[in-house]
Amino acid sequence: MTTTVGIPAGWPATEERARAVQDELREKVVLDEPGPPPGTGHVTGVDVAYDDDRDVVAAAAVVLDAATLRVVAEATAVGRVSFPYVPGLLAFREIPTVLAALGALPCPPGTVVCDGYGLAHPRRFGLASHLGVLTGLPTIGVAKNPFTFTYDDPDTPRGSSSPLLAGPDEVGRALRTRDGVKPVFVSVGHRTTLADACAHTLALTPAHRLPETTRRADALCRRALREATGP
DNA sequence: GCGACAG
DNA sequence: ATCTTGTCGC
Repeated sequence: MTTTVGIPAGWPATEERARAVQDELREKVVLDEPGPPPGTGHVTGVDVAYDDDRDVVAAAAVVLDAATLRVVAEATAVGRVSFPYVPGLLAFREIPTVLAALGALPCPPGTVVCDGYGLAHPRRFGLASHLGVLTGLPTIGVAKNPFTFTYDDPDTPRGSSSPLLAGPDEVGRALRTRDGVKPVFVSVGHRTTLADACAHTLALTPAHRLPETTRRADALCRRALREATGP
């Protein structure tokens, strides 16, 4: 079942307002709380696909059993695009539809894995942090690109990592999930530690560079977009 | 001022 | 994110 959502009342309409919201909500992030142990309970991937021409966005949430990586539940939602893509303001584009998809799940999501950043953000409040504060759930961010941050290439073996740096600050880790393949960029969202975020990411990447959660969610939200949009 | 820039 | 064919490799 796919639920339909509109743009939330009071949703920021300007970049200035959106940045102010981030500065306000940032204080509610909980860092360094030991989250659910990696490899146990539920892990949920969320992702979003767009058709900007038709002003349509589709989100998916896929719940996996953390031990077996089998799909336990899934849900989708479609809506109108709520914000343009602006680096640093991605959350305002993705969150309304993602919240609807999460809300449509028949079971608790456990830790939520986001496609993007958490703490590693110009104002230290990326998508994963934002989603965590709004839902109260433990969240982590796993991104495919280093954004504006710097890092040294991790050693070749899977599991190797190096600091992801914003100047002198470590805001995440560049984590190798497959031998010799470009690393992913992991950062803390809400109610987890960086060590746990990396452990979750490794547990979710037995065969591919990207976590099974985001692979499943990516495939599902694309399908939901097709079905909502047609040919 | 110019370029870079999660998805 | 999205536009897009074939191709190399497990």
